[in-house]
This record gives sequence, C-alpha cells and structure tokens, in this order.
Amino acid sequence: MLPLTATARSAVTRGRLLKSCRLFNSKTSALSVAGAYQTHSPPMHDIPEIIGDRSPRVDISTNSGKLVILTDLFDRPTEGDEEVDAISSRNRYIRNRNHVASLMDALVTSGHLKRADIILPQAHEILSPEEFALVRNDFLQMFVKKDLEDHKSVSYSINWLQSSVDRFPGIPLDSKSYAIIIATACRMPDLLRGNEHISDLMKQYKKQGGLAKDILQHVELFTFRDARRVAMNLDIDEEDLPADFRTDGSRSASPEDAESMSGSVTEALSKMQQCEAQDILNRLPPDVFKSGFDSLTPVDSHGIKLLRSALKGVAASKRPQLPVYASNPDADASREDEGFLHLEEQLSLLPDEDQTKYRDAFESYNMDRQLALETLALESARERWKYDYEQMHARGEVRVKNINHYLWEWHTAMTEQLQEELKRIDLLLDYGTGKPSKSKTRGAPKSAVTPSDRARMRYGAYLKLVDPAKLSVITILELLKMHSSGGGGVTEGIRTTRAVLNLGRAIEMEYNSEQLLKSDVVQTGFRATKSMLHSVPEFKRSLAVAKRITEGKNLSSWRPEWPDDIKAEIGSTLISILMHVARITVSAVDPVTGQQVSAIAPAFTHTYQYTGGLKLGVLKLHRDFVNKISREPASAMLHPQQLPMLVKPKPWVGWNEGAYYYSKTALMRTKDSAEQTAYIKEACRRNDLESVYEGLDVLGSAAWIINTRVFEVLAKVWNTGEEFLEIPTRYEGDINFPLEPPKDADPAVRRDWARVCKLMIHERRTSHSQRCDVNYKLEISRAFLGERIFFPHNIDFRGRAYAIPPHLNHLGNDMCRGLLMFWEGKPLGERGLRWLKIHLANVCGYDKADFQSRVQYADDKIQEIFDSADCPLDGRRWWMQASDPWQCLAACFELADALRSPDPYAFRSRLPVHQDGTCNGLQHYAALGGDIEGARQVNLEPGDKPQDIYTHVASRVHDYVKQDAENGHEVAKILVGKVSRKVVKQSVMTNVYGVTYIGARAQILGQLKDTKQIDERDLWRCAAYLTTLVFKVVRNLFNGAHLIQDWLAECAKRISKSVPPTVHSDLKPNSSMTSVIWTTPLGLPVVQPYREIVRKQVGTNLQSVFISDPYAIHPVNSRKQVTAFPPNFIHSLDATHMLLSALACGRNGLTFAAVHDSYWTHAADIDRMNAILRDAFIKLHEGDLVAKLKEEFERRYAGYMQFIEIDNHSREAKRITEWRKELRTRLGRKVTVRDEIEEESNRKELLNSNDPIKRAEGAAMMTPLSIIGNTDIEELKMKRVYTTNGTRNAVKSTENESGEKTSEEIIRETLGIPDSVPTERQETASINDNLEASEETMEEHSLDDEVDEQETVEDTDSTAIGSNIKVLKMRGLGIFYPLTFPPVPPKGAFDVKTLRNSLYFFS
Amino acid sequence: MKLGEPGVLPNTWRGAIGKAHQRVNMVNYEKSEEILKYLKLNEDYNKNFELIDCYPGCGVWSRALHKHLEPKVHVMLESFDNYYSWNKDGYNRDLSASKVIQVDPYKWKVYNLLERYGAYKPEHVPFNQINKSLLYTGQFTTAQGGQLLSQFITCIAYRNWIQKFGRIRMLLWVRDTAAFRAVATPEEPSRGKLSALVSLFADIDVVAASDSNDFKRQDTKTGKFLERIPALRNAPIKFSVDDTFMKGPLVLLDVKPKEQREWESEISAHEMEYVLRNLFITPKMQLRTSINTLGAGAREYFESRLGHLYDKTTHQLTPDEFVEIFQEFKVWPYKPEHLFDLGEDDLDSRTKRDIIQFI
DNA sequence: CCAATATCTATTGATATAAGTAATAGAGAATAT
DNA sequence: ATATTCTCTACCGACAATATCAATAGATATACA
Repeated sequence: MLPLTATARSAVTRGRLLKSCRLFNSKTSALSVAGAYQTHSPPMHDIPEIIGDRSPRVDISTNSGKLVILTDLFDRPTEGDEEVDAISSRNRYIRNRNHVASLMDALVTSGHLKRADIILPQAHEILSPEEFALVRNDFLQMFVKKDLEDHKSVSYSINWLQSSVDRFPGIPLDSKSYAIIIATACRMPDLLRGNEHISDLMKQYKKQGGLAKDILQHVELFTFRDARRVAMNLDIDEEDLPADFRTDGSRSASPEDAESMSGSVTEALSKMQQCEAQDILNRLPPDVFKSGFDSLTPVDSHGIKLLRSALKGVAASKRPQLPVYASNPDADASREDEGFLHLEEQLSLLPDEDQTKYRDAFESYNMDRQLALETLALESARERWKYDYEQMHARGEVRVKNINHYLWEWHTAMTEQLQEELKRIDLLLDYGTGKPSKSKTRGAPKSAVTPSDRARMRYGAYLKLVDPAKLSVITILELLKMHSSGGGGVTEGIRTTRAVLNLGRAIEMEYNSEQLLKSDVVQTGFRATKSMLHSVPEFKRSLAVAKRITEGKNLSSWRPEWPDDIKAEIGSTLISILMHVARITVSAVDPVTGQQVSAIAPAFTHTYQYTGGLKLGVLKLHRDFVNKISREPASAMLHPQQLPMLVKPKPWVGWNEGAYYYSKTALMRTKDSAEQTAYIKEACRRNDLESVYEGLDVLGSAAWIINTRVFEVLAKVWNTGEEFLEIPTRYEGDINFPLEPPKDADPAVRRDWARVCKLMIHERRTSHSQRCDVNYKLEISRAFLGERIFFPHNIDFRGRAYAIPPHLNHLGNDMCRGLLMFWEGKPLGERGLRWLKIHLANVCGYDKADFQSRVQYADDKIQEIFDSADCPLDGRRWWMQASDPWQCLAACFELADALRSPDPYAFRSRLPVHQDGTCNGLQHYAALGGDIEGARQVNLEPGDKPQDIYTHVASRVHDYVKQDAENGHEVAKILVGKVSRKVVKQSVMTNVYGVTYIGARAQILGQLKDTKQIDERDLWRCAAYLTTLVFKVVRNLFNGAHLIQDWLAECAKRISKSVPPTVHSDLKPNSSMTSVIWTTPLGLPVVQPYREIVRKQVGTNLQSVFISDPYAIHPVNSRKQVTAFPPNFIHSLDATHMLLSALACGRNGLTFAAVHDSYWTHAADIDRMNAILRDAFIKLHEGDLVAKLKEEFERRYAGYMQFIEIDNHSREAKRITEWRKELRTRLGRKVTVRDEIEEESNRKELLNSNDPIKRAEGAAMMTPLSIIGNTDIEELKMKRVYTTNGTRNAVKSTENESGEKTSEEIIRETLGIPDSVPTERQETASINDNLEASEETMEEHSLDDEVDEQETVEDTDSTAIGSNIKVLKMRGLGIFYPLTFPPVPPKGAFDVKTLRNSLYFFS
Repeated sequence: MKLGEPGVLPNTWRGAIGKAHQRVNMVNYEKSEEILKYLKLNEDYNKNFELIDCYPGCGVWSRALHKHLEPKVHVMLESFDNYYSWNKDGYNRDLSASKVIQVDPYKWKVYNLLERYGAYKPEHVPFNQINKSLLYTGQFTTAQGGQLLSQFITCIAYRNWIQKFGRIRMLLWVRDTAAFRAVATPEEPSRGKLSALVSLFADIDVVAASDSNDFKRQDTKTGKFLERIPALRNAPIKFSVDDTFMKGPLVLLDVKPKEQREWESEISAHEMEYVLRNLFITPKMQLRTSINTLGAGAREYFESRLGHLYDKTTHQLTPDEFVEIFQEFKVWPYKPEHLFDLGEDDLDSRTKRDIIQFI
C-alpha cells in the first residue's frame, strides 16, 4: 500500500472536494505492465526555489534519479502469445487478458454465470494467478448471491468452490473466496445449516493453512452482526477481530439499525445517501436564502431542474422553445441567467459570516448539480424528446415532425428492439451452449445457432451492462454528434469504423461511470453515516468499508478496457438496430409523373466510398434530416458527456483520476499506445506527477462565465441564417449543380464537371459542419448562461494541456474565446486599464507596435469602440474588421464599461487578457542554444519595441531578392517588392516543426497565389526560389536553434534504430523497437508513440472494420520518431513552462488560463503574471536542458546497441566480416541480429564475472566490439562524402514529352501545320472551353520562358545553396555498437536571465 | 529481323528508360502476322481507313499491322524519346502515310488536338454498325494499362472520345492483370464492375496471350492470370515471352463496341456507373441486401419492381438484368441527390478557390 | 469406453478493388539484382 | 552485397479500407425415431 498521494498539496483550498478525492487514491494495478525499472541516482541538481516566497519547492530537475524506465515491455506480448497458443481453443476469439477479464466482468455483472463458468477455464489459462483470483472471486460473489436467492442456501457455491480447486490448480482459494461464501451463509434463512457451512468452510480454510481472522478482515463483506456471529460461532477471540467489529463499549446500535445494514452494504448505504440527498434538499434552501437571496429560488436546488433547463429539457412552466434562439431572452430568464453572478457581486456587502455561508451553500448546491449533470444528462435528453413528442401530439401537429419528435420515435422503437435483442442474448448466454441438438447428418449438428447468434454470444454480455433505454439514447446522441463534427475525413457522413468504435467506447464509458457511481454511493453513504450515526460501531465499520472499497477498487475490480473488436461489435449492433428503426418522412418529385410524392425512409444509410481504389464504409444521414438539423437548434442533441463543469474539477490524483467526478477521465490523451500508458501509469504510481497535477488543477480551477452580451449578438446573427464572419450561410435545398455535359463530351470535360460538383458538395458539407459547430457552441453557451463553469484539463503525450469539454472552451477559435470570460472580476487599477487597452489592440491585430502605441491605438479608436459596444450590429461594426472579431467585441464591451464606470480603475473586469509568446518555439530554441541573435529576434532580449521575426525574415529575404535581381536573376526580378511578411510567415513558423523544402514551397506558393501579384506561370519558380531563400535566412538567423534541432534529430535517429541489450525476438534487420522517451523537467515521461500500424479486419454487423490491436507492440516508425522529436521536445518544454507558470499563478492567487503559448489572466494581474512567467522560463532554462537530455538518454538507453556503418575497407571491418563467417559455420545457420547481440552480452557477462577464469574466457572471446576495441569509432564510421552535382536526375524523366513543348506544339510540328492558330477553335463550346483555353495559354507561356530559365538557373549560384552538392552515400559494414550520442552543440553566450526585463517576450 | 535480342535494342535502354521500362512490347513480327491473319482484319479494314496506334514501342506490331492493312493514315503516338526516334528515324521510318508524333496518348487532350489539326479525320458512322474508317490500337502494357482499358470501356458507354465517331474497334495490348478483369462473364470469379460494363457495351475477345507456361516456375506473381483465367489460358493464339521485349505477360484484346440500343438514350452512363460501382462492392450478396447501398430506402422501394432479382447476387446478374435495374433506378424519386463518389477529395483551399471562381 | 472420421466453424492470410499522373526534388527506406 | 525504385514530404489536439476466398486448425458428433 502506498501512502496517500496528493496529501502534500499546497494551500489551494479544496474543502470537501479534496477530502473525497483522497479516497480515490491511485494505485497501479498489479496487472499493469510490471515496473521493473532501474533507479540510478546521479547527483541532484540543486534547483533554487521558484517564484515567490509562498511557493513551495518544485523540483524541475529532469535527471534527479527518478526516471521511469520500463524495460520489460516487449517481453510480455511474446509470453502472452505463447499462452494464447497454448490455449488452442476454437473459441480463440478470446485473445488477451483484457478481453477475457472484461468478458468475465461483463458476464458476472450481467448475471450470466453459466456462461461465465464456461469462460473461466480460459481466464485461468490466460490470466496471471493474481488476476485470476480476482476474477474468480468476482464470479463467486455473484454465484453465491444467486445461490442464496434461488436455493436459500450456499451449498451449490460450496460445491463449486471445492471443484474449483481441482479445476484451477495452482490457484488456491484465498481468504476472500471463503469470506464471500461465509458472509453469504450468514444470510441463509436456515441458521443451523448456515452455521454448519460456516464452520465447515472455516475448517477447510484452516486446513489450508489460513487464519480465521483473515476471513473477517474482509470487512466490506460482513455486517457487524454477521461478523459477530461468525466470530462467536468459531470462537474467535475478540482481539483477533478487526477493530471494526470489536465491541468497545460504545456500541449502541439497536438491532433495527443492524438489521437495516444487513443485505448488501451498498444497498443500505445507498438508502442512506438518499436520506442525505433528501436532507440536503430540505435543508439547503432556507440556509441559502436566509440572507434574502430570494432570487436564487427560480433555480431550484434540485440540480435536475437546472440540468433540464440547461439542456433544454422539460421545464414544466415553460412553453416549448421556438425553433430559433430567443435573441433577447425575456427579463425573467435574464435575471435567472445572471442570478449567480449578481449575487456574487453583491456578496461583499454582507457580513463575512453570511458570505461564508452563502459560499458553502453555493458549492454544495453546485456539487449536487454536478452530480446530476454527470449522471442524469442522458435522461434529460430523453425527457426533452418525449416532451416535444407529446406536445406535438397534443396539438395535433404531427404532419411536420421536428427533430425531437423523431428522436423520441427512434428512441422508443430502438429500446423495444433492444429489449428483444437482449432477450435473445439472455437465451443464448444461458442455454446457447451445452445443449446438444440432434441431427441426422454426420458431423456437428446443424445447430440453431446462426453466425449472428455466435456474435451475440461474444458481445451480448457487454450489451447487457447498460440499460437499453440508455443504450438507445447514447447511440442516437453519439451518431448525431459524430455527424455534425465531421465524419472523420469523409465529406459526407461518418466513417463506419469511427462510428462503431466511438459508440462502443461511449457505452463502455457509461458502464464505467455507472460502476463508479455505485462505488461512490458508498462514499456518499459514508458521509451520511457520519452525520447520522455518530456513535454506532457500524459507522466505524462503514468507514473501513469505504476505505477498503475505494482503495481496493483499483485493485480488485480491475476493470479492463474493452477490446476494440468488442467495442466495434457493440457499436455496430447498436447502429444496425438504430438504422433499422430510425425512419423519417421524405418527399421528392417523381421523375416520371412530376408529382410531389412522399414516403417513409430510413434516416441512416450505410454505403461505401472508394478512396484511391480502396473501399471505405460510410454512414450517411438522410439529407432531409440533415436539413432539419441545420434549421433547428441543437437543443436535445447535446451530448451530455464531457460538458463544462459546475464545480471545480476533481483534482488530479492518478492516471485516470481527476476532472469529472462520476466518470473516469484519462490524464493523458494517449494514442492507443501501450507503451505510453505504461509509462504514465508508472509515473503516477511513483508520484512523479504532483506538479503536473497541480498545474492542471490550477487551469481547471479557473472559473468562467459566458459573456452574455457576446452571446446575444451571436445568437442574433445566427438566427438570420446569413453568413457572418466565420459563420457560413445556411443552405437549404438541393445544390445547384452545373449542367451535366452532353453524353459525348470529352472525358476531360466530364472529369472537370465532376470535380466542380464534388467541390460544391464539399463546400456545402463544410459550411453545414461549421454551422453545426456554431450551433453546438451556442447551445452549450446557452445552457450555461449565468453559470459559473470550469474546464477540466488533461494533457497530450507531450504535456501540453487541453480543456476536456469539446466544442466550447477557451482553446477554441475566436468565437469561443469571445464567448468566455472569467467568473471572478478584479478591479482594473491603472495598470489593468492599460493592459485592457493593449489587449484590445492585440485582438485587433495591432500587436507589433510597442505598448504605448497600442494603448494609443485603443485611445484613438475609442469612438469606434463605444460604437461597437453600444450597437454591435446596428452601428458601424468596427469590431468585425479586427483580426479576432469576437474577442474584439468582448474587449469593446469591457473597455466601454470600464471607461464609463464612475471609477474606471475600480471597475471589476472579467475579461481575460492574453500574453502571447512571440514565436514560442523559437524562443525555447534560442534559450536552449544561448543564441544571441536568435534571442533578440524573438524578444528574449529586452528591446524598445517588439521584434517581429516574420517581418525580419521577410526583409532579409527581400534583400537577397533585390541583390539577385540586380545581378539579373529573372525570378528575383519578378519578386522584387512582393516579399511580404505574410508570404513567409507560415514557413518560418513551421520551420520549427521541421517543414521540408517541398512543404514550405507549397505554403509559399499558396501565399503568393493569394497576393495575386504574380503571374500564374511564374508561381512555381518564384515559390521554389523564395523557399530556398527563406530556409537560408532562417538557418542563418537561428543557427543555434538549427544546431540543436539537428542534434535532437540525430539522437532520435540513433535511438530509434537501436536495440535493447536483451533482444527477445528475432528482429527484422531494419525494424527496431526503441522509441524516443524523455522526461520533462516536471517529471512527465514523454513517449513518442510512432510505430508501424498493424491493423486487422474484424467483422461486425454492418461491415468488416479495420482496426489495430492496441496491445501489440510493433516496430517503431523511425522516420516519424526522428522528424517529430525536435518539435515534440520543444513542445514538452513549452508545456512545462506553461504548467510551471500555472502553478506559480495558482499559488499566487491569480486566475490562470492558457492556450499553449498564450497565457491569460485578469487585466489587473497581467504584471504579476508577466513576472511569474518570465521567472518560470528562466528557471526552466537555467540548467542546460540539452545536456540534461543527453544525460537522460545515456542513462535510459544504457546498454542499448546502435546500428552503425563502418568503413568496410578498414581492417576492423574485414575482421568482423570474417568473424561473422566463422560464427555462421559455428552455428550452422544464418547469423541473426540476435545471435550477434547474444554473443556480445555473453562476453560482457563473462568479463564482469568474479571468476577469473571466466573473465579470461571473456577477454579471449571475439565479437565485433572486441575487434573494434579501443579504435575510435568516429574514425571508423562512414563519412558522408560530398560531391558536386548528383548524377541522379540526369538519366531520369525522359518519358516526358521532349523538352517542355506542349502537345499542341508537337502535333503541329509533326503534322507540319503552320503556327497560325486555326479559327475553328470554338467548336467545343462547353464549360470545358475556359479550362482548356487557360491550360493552353499557360503552356504556351511556359514555353516562352523556358530558355530564360535554363540560363538563369545555371549561372546564379548565389542562391542555390548546396542545391548541387549532393551527399553521396556509400554503404559500409553494419555493426552493432553501444549507443552513444553526439556531443551537444556549444551553447551561445545569451544569458536567459536577461529576459526578465524583456517587455515583449510575451506580449 | 527480330527485336528483343541482345544488340537489337541497346541494353543501355534498360537503365535509361524510366517509366517506360514497364512497357512490355510484342516484338515477334511473324507472330504479329499470325495474329492479324487470325483476326481477318483485312476483310473490314483495307487501305481506306485510319489507324491510331498508341505506344508503338519497338514498333513491331505497328509495322506488321501497317504492312498487313496499309491504312491510309497511320498515326503513331509515342511519348518516350527512344521509342519515338526508334520508330520515326529507325525501324519504321519507311512506313508510308505514317506519322510518329511524340505525345502521350494517355492524355485526352491529345485526341482533341489531333482531331483539330486533322491528323485523322474519321467518318461519323451510325451506331448500328462498326465504324470501319478508324481502327484504334496500342500497347497499354504498363501498370496503368488497366486504368486505360477501364476508361476506354467507359468511353464506349458514353460514346465519347473516339467512340463518338461510331463504334470504333480497338485492338488493345494489355497485361494479363488488366485483361482478366474485362473478359469475365457472370458468375465467373473475376466478374466485377469492369466486366459488367464490358458485357453491356462491347463484345470482347482474347485474341492472343502469352503462354502461361513461361511464367509458371517463377515465384513472382507475374503472369499468373494467364493460367488462372480460362479465357486467357484458352486464347486462340499463344506466344512465348521471348516474343516480347521486357519479357512480360501480354494479352491482345479485340474490343468491338455493341450497337446502340434504345435504353441507352434514357439512361445516363453516370447513373449506370453509380449503380454498378455500388452493387459490386458486395458482389456475393443478394441484391436484396446490396441494393441498399444505392440509397436510403432502396430495398423497400425496389421490392415491388425488382423483387424477382432479389435472390440473385450482383455477381450473377446478367447484362439484361443490369439494364432492368438501371431503368428502375432512373425513375426512382428518392435517389440520392448526387451520384458522385466523394472519395479522394483532398482538395486544398487553393484548388477550391480556383474552381469556385471558375463556376 | 475408445478410435477414426466426417463435417462444421473460426481464424488467418491473400488478393482485388478504382481509374487520370497538374506540378515540383531530395533523403531514406524498401526492394530487386 | 549493391543498385534501383519507392515513398514521403510539419507538430499536436483528432486513428482506422473492405469483401471475399482458400487454407488450415480445431472441435464435435457419429450408427435411431
């Protein structure tokens, strides 16, 4: 048992939240990848305290001896495979531990014990003994419960128990197994028989060597009374009883009390919880409203109402919503929406006592509502559908059904269908097997079990875990959500694979939440017990129970993730059922009669697309329904999972403990990588992530509120259905396709026509998606209007933080950001007002001037600002021209309010003000490299005004262009005066991410095209030319950065091609298993997940889907490892910087939010935040991070072998070759990588032995390494040979038409037709004419220019850096050599501390 | 003179050929003559016709064809430098009334231009008879051959491209991998969309094929269809790998477009493609099931009209039955709003804007 | 009860699918010679 | 072992080709009305 984590947390007051969370302690399950990690302890780097005196020490030293190094990741799959093979069962669909464990869980939980019993042997073979013991006990518990129910006895269970010993040798029954039965035996009506059983079992257990008291140790199973009975029955000494069952004098529980506790503890406690809830309900309002907060009343305290109105569920007093947004909510509603905020504002007028009281009540109230939000949202959606349905029927309006009407119909039909399905599953699971049927044919009987029935037996148990009505609601909501959020790369509809997997996952989540809730009941029960049963020993016991259950939960109920194929089967089953029942009325024009006809059609269709000749399954929603969606508000289509929270998120305490209270959320968004998961779990287990947790908690505890005024403007605009900023027009009706070309039109014409049509479809679909997205955002905003909301955060695998709720969060686009502001207001003060103005200038895009100018900018525009604030839509709409219009509008509101308030400095501002890193990636690079020039360019160095790197690069590039132009460079001439900031910006930015020449050129091409200043025919050459220049300039400017980038890449290359010292399977020569892993200064292990993707086909109800087995470990994709490492490393640093800043801000009482490299806080606190974030950056970079990284690599990959090539003409190479030949003859077979490495490790073992003879033996042994001996490996390594001019392209590309002549030229020439253009050219009049014409002119032009180009390109070498120097690669002899890393590039003279005074570092 | 022997074509070509190295060529003149005799082409095409000859390559087939039929116009379209000059200035320099043009017959535009500049001027002949004023041949023996074959067939369905002049017969050299898809009949394993289209719009014959024995022993997959597909195995004329340059499996297909039938005027080939494409996604499923891929509610709607076909699998459907389905589909009120296959639309914003502007 | 066998099923691996290739260029990996 | 061809081309949030068939391995019932 580990000590409780998170206890040493800082002063952040979490009140009861924290208390309850501690119970959710994280334990790495015994089943996770075993952590045979090595711990070295190099000297600790003494890191001085960070930021502010109130800050406790945060250890940001990377290498302080706490690396998580997991070495046995690769062993397991191999063993597992063997095990699976050993099973050799036809029912091999049970593939892995996860599968069998989850299946057992499902079968047991759903009560299909017979089937579970059949599966059990397989579990026995696949699972480890510990795992199996847990699974068996789970089974036993359910079995004995049934036994008691059915036979009023436990004798069957005892029989089963006995046989179990023989059936599963090697896995003795543990104390819990006995405890389970004994505890149940206590409840047998026949007390005597019960006692017999108890003593028999006890005897047996003792015979097995167990102690009686161990049995009673399982306090969660026994009631107080039963425990006493057992003890009495067996003459167990009082002292041997667990403390919980001792009578220590204070016992006062009446028999009734005790009786009420019998039966399942959980049930009883849940009863109590209800009491408590009732109690809260009764007690709360008077408490809350005592001080005259009557306006709170409309939002009653029973969370559900809020939930309903929030999710537009049934509010009995309200008329159903019109299918448009009320753009100006009526006064009442408005009051209601703003209720909490107004109250909060007036709070300061009250005595402290009342304030505290109010706050407590408010938290408690929100806690309840959060519970409701997380647990009842599905019902709420359903209620809403039902309500709409009934309303329409009551009014007789059934001709045109609205969405909710349909959804209700589907839901009811689907639920019914599902129940049928579940009945069938029941039958199959209970009787489907072991019932021999007869047949006349030889061989296996033609059983009545169809293939689909067999499938049912696979997934049925899982399906039974969630209530059918819930299944149906989830299915509908999930599909609608996926439909609107873009189907995963398909233009129309949803990828089937995505749909089935997501849906399967959603069901699993629901099940897990329910289970969690059940166990949570115990906790809340505990709270109730505390208040109600103070002196009863039962209380103590329940405390122990609660503790045991919550602690044990992680251990005993290893709730394994459902395998993907199961998810797919469940998802596809549900979808097929929905597809079967979901119907809508559609109408169309009969092409023959011309009449309007209508019919009932399925709402969903399953079709396919071909992409590149490969099939792709797609689910489509009927277009009539799609139209409905874009017309009607998203109302009850909101997916209730992962909404913003009403209370502070549960603090993070483990790899899946944090954020929401009633569902598990992963701390890290992993990419289905077992490796990543293993590392993060291990790091959590070792409490390495306290700082990360705390940082995320700070981000999560920022309270937000919807900016009502922005919301109103948005809603108004939305309702017009017109295009507005990024909101596209609402299209309805069919797309107006261009006329199909005549049948005999040229294939090219036809192709172009099809392209145009497809594009129009694409456009339409995109704008629909966008509108849906806005719709969702609006709907969420609307639901939470006036509420204090929180965004729980988690991290990606590099540590960057993201808000979990999708659609609406502050990381979203301009609109999302405009809609959100801080809940808490802080008086601006003088500085705050200034920052507010600067912020306004920033969001207008005026962010490249110095601060004073930005302030001036805001002052100058003050009339516009007022106008925008006063009449956002009816005025001059100045805000709309801003680069971030919605945020600008919000800023206008805020600034106008502030300035107009009697005392602007006292104005309580809620608007988050941003400080953005100026090219943050380069900032980190510059700091890493101590690169003075680079540091200046990205404002690490103090300056009077901000440096804009993009402008700078553009001007340097332009200098070159001018110079070349003067020298007669034709392309340069074209470009003079046309190299703008915008043209180079993207490429400079992406340079940090390792953009290639080709990629950058494409970007520049696009930008050039946009300027429209350059002739089409020159675009390519210009882009190519500019790209080389941009690369050159950037490399010069950030030389230090590039050295580091190269160093990082080189390390990644070596690592990803290295092999661990112990190779367990023969590798293909080029496949390596080592991914790049490093630890951020905050202790987060980052594992690059890039591996070869291996997917298999899995059949489902709809189609077969192609999914990967996430538990298989595949060779790394070393290319991806290499190219992604530099950016990932930098991102892991910027994430660290952000979390450090968050930590410090949190501890200093600032509200803090961040979008990676944009940090937000109240205007008034910007100065403090600026100091904090600078300090954090300095602390981060004070140590030599690159050197530390190298150290870490050297430790982490100690003993790894890298594949290098040495000069095969060297003496050593020749000897190695001979040695290999020798080895080959010795082994009598081909030498593998493994052989060679084994030889080497043998040698090492001998050398390290204590036995001198062995040592001598080792010394005498020959391996490639011993051959190389002390020779400098760098000398032996193949050198890159640079030669001028590659011959590569000389031979290539002769297949093209000769020269650059157009086909037309050639044809004319060959046919001897004069150049005069014939006049009969107009003959093909169609949409093609334009196309063709333009094509031709283009080609003619390029022909004209061709001569020039050849000349100019040849003799301008000023720009062609290295373009005709090719690396000639020669193959050497490959050997394995201990992995080493190149020396880190020398660090420049820049002192990172100087940035403390840099105003524009973040600005 | 026999090509393909060392020395006749310089070995250096191999390395220098680039993509053209994939092109397998018929280089046995006698064999070519044998094929031509078997085809009895001279009954239909004698002197007074034009010949479009794509990728003559080594030029042996072209030469044999030319000598055998003596077309009044012989247009050779050869994009690859070496092959081009080989034909123009070398091996085929003496052919009368012939032009070697260095353009890529892969490109549709080329045909427009050739027509515009009068490289060939075929007569328009009604669709009730084969147009004997034009013959189309070529060696489409790269990996793209299959694509071209498929598109040529589609062109027959649309009666566009050269097929707009009438029913133009085509002698197409393709690889076995391309040929076998086109020649399958209902219920044959390789029956698919292409062969369905072929059987609707053309009579196709395997005239000659490589001898499958030449490819048997190789562990590579090359040429295995020669063995597996009866139509190829039983080709009237067999030739050996030694008859080819670049030694690969080769099949000569004789494609004769069918006459235009009445239903063709009602049904857009676009719709036919859609129906075929979707039905052949699940070739072994009954129409009852597969018809649902045609659009929402298809099964229910067509039950009364096509129910008699519902038990058949797509794989079993005959051309006539397809026509029946086309015709019903044509008048289906609830057909999808468009019939495009939206796959492969990685249209970036630039192209998008261009095209939008164009509209 | 066993043995042998016929028959059935699940699993796995292989193969085909569609159908314009609009361009660019250089390194690294994979495959063929 | 060396040469040629094939592939991919910026990071993260946000993963996904499918139908069909042949071969094979494993399970299970068989001789009755």
